[in-house]
Amino acid sequence: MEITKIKSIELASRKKWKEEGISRFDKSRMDDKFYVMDMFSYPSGAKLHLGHWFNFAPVDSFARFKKMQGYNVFQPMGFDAFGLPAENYAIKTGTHPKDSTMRNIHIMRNQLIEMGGMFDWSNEVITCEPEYYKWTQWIFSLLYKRGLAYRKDAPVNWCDSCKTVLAREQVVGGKCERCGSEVRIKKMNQWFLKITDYAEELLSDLDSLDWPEKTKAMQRNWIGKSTGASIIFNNDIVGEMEVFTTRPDTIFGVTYIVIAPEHDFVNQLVTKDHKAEVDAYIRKTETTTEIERQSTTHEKTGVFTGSYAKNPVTGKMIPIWISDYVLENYGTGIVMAVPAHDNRDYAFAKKYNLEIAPVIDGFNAEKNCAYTENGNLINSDFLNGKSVEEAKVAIIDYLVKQGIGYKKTTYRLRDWLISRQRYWGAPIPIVYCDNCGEVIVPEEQLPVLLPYDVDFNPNGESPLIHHEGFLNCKCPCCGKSAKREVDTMDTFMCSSWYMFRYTDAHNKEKAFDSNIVNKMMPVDKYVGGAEHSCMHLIYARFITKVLRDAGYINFGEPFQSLVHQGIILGTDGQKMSKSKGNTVSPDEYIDMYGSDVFRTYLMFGFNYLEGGPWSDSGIVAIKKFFDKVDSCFEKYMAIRRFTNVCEDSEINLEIVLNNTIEKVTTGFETFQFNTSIARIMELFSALKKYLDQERNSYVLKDVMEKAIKLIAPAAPHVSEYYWERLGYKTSIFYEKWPEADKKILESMRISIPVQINSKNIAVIEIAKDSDEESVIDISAQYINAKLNGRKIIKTIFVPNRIINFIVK
RNA sequence: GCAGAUGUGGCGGAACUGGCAGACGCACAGGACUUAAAAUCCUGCGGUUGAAUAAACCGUGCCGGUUCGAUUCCGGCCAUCUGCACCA
Repeated sequence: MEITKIKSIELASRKKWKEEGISRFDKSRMDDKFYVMDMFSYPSGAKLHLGHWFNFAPVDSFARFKKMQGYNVFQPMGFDAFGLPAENYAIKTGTHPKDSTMRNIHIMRNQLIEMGGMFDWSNEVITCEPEYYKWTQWIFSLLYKRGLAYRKDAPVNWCDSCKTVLAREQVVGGKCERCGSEVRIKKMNQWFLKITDYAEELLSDLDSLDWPEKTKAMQRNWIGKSTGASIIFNNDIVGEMEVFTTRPDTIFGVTYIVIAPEHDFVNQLVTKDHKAEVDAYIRKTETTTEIERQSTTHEKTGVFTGSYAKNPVTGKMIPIWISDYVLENYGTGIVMAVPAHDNRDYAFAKKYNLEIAPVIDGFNAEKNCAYTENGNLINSDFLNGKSVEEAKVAIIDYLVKQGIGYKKTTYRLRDWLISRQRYWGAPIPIVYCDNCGEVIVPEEQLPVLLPYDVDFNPNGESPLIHHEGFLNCKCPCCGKSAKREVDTMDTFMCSSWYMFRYTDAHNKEKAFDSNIVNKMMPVDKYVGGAEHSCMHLIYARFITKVLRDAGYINFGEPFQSLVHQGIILGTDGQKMSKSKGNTVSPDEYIDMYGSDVFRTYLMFGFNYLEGGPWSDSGIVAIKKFFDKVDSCFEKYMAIRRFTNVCEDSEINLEIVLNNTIEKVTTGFETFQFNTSIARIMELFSALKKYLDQERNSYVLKDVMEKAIKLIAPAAPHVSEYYWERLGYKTSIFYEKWPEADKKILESMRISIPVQINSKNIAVIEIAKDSDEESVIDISAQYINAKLNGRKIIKTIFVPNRIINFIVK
């Protein structure tokens, strides 16, 4: 087919879909709803890139397949429109983030329509629009009212020369990406969300989800549950020092304590003679980036504070050190060191010549490493002779009785820092009043509008602080002059609840309608990149659980079923990026072949779940395939009369059809699109052969119509065109997806190998589901000739698979 | 360092629950049609030996194991990719 004809068919089909409203979700039919959703895209570039196509096009085919199966499909689309790149682009070019973002969205939306996406645009979500971020702010205030939002000092990456906070991705090798100067850690007062309150549930609910195991494993890892004990050590100056350990059984082997350099206690603990050394160490830690500090190749260093603490069970005074290998935000920021049985502690003790006291049988000083295996306790008073597990129970029991410790679980998961010292984000709806203090903006005053006329060039503070009209406001509580919070929210906040907004995207009264959400959600199929396994997919789960606890929804997981598409790499096997110059533009392929060919190729040429390096070598095959479909169709249309003949040719054609229906269906269900397309190709090869015989049975009519339906999800435009030419008035996507005729499938004959001692000696044709006896009968003639006096000692028969005779 | 994934022809990729490895394609080769080319159609196409459309052997990263039978399960390596980075 000529490209000009393809293009006009595309236009006509899309016009028809628009008129018939095939993408509209029917809210009166919730029983058979199917909510399918892609991770929405960030409009940083003006055009859809190959990754967008690979994500959206096959998923759209999946959605169309579901629609044809009779589901009431809801497939929304939107844009994650706030974020750093638009702001950086603005700083570089002077184009306002809103202007560039809205322009990009406009272009991308048109391209998504040209792709043929069956998206419900009436529920489009754009996160940077006030009608959306009003409710992002509402979510924040909900969290605030439930005690899940709080402020504390937290480190940021700071560039002195640019006078700005840097995102992790803007720090390259400890240097500022923009100016190359040294990045240092600075503490700022910032907003946090208490996701850690939900750590346990976020962990345990993973079991109920139909998600890739690998993703669940990553989340488990990220949440990082560990159980142990909290133990109180005492110091004369600061009093109680609480320590978390997973090995309370080794408490008799604790020979020193290590505290994080940024811990509040440090100042009080450090003695005069050690002050200079400690200060120098803290300063050094400040310039060390988090990445360096947590690297395994980073040498363990530390300094003595001059203070001592009392080991609560031995009563011995042990030195308190500080070291950057202890992190303030994990556990309590204080570690009890057991050098005999922990490798890090051992290395540290060796370096600084600290005492090593073995308490588990098995430690060998000559081996020059810690003993971390199990064993029986020694040198541990009442724990002596117990196993590690027994000792853990006994010591916790003892600590509780003495009031100096308790059983404790900690999580690696940290609270979610949402403050951004940026312009292009949703303002945090908080006001600071001299009278009332920190005040949440009430719902009726939302949204806190993000002003347009702002100088967003970096100058050391959040850009909004220089906008007088924004900064100064009236306190919602007492009405006196007050100042607004000038930080904006992390964009993950916008994307953590958009699946709710989609269901009712233009609701002016509420973020969403609980009645609707409870019926439409959870999302039945969520598709997006695996890179979001931890951040976005945990945040969205967290927000869902909060909404449930607040009574807005009656379920606790937003995405019941999740699929990750693979990544399409550059032809060099590297990740595509502008800097590497290995990007591939989909546009030229669309111009040359049209949307249907390109979509189908994306489904055919790759394993959808794995992706792989880009190659267009197979795209001509799809073009040829569609030409074959077209010639079959035209030949079919030329037939004037149909007959009732049903001979071998017709039976064979029906068998191929039904086999195809079954395979294509399971392929779609499991996102194995490549095999589905392969089977459809086989079907059309069989159709072509049949048509070449100049036969014209009514069987052909049935097969042709079903074949067109089978390619419809992958090639929606052209199938719609054929459907109309077949004389049907309404869209093919209102048609019922073909179902395989079980009787025909059962009547099939299949061939299986006959083996002697697992070696093939013949292939026989049998009826499907033949029993062992009849297969042995058929095989006999081949077997007997090859026995040569040997005896059959065992027969292995697997129905429809194999017959194997073990002979001796 | 830890965790997870992946490894199959020249290439993209198939293979249900342990049952004929290489479906479907690309590329390539030969042939038909053509004055010729393109397009199209037909045939072949993992490797070695072989005149062979005879036959045999080898073959799913490497080494071993379980099994009548292993791409699939188990153990140990190697390589690549991804994620996390001293988690007390």
